[in-house]
Amino acid sequence: MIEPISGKVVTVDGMALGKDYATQECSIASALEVIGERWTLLVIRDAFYGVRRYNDFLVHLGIPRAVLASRLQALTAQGILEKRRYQESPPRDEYVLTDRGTALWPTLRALGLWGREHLTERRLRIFRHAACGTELGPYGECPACGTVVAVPDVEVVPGPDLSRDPADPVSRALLKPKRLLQPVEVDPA
Amino acid sequence: MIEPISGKVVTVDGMALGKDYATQECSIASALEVIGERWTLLVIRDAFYGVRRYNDFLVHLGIPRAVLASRLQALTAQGILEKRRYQESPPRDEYVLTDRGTALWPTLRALGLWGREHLTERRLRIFRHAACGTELGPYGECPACGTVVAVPDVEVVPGPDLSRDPADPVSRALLKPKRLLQPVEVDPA
DNA sequence: CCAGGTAGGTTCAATGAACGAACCTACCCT
DNA sequence: AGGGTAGGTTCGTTCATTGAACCTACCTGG
Repeated sequence: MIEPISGKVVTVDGMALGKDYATQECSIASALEVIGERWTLLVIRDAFYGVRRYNDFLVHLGIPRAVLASRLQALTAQGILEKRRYQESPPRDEYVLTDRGTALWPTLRALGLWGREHLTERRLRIFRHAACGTELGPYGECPACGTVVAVPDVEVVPGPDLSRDPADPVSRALLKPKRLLQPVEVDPA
Repeated sequence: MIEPISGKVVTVDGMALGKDYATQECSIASALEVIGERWTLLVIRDAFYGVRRYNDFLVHLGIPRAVLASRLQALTAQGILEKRRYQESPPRDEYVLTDRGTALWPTLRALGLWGREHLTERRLRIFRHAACGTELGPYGECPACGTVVAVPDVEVVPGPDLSRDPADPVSRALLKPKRLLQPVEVDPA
């Protein structure tokens, strides 16, 4: 076995991550080292949908607490999420996508489209150009305007096959049409 | 907890897979249940690059044999790869992408582009429109022809930052420019 | 005919990651 | 004083991954 490049990622507390795709000279492998772990892409997807708080990720994903903490820390260390204090006393942080994280939108979009067309066949969420209301094309472009729509200008509305009364409050809050990245408002019911 | 669809995948020997993203009503989660496991997307990437044989995947990826066997079986069961007998006596099979698998190209392309622009900064492989030689744009379109290029018409050539004398014979064979999906020719050196 | 090699696996013990439950710490409200 | 909440950490159990060894046809050279 050859140790080719220093592809190891060192987190804050010195623990080495890196999933041993290091022998691959390939940007896909590099990407998967960073976002390829279990749960990671779902955390990022939720961040696009406006989820920002530890607890909201927790109830919406059904992820074990320890795993969530680990993923949030890793994504923050990678510069994909940013941890930002939104209140002192008690100290509370929220996690928001950085530019690097936001740049993952085409990937998520492509993945979701593949899943819809080849797996579920159901229309769960619809993405539209907020300016004109037109549904986006396969590459995130607006067929009416002819341009690729920037992430903050994408509006998400529930599709016809999405359940109307989900169990958890975060899913319920996500039923309201809103733009990507815009914080979700979870009522503490 | 709601059990939405029969999202469980049953393999040949009856073992239940499915990664428990089942609570998510989301096509991204569905997609990740199928291609989100460790190694899976790299196997698919190699299939796009023309790798077809068990042994070639093995040496190129450095993946444990048991894991490779498991992934190939799962991908075949999902209809993403197709197992095809290419010689009797001794019986030998090759694994090729189905239409469903080929449809993953935009996802892989987006992921690789993100990795290159936000992680490695190196140009390892370049994708061109075989008909006119123009390098593809971010969505796999040909800037010269103005159309999205079909997968079999994409030519892969090594970029300036790709190592010229890799250790394993499969990587060496992949140095030769060729189209996506076209079988790689590994010399048995 | 026999020895060695090859492709494509399976089996097994050891390790590492994920899971779920319980616990902890500030702080707030009444 | 008591209860609730957000955001964690700790811990024992279970599950997946790893690497090495082994197995089975079949083929080839001497």
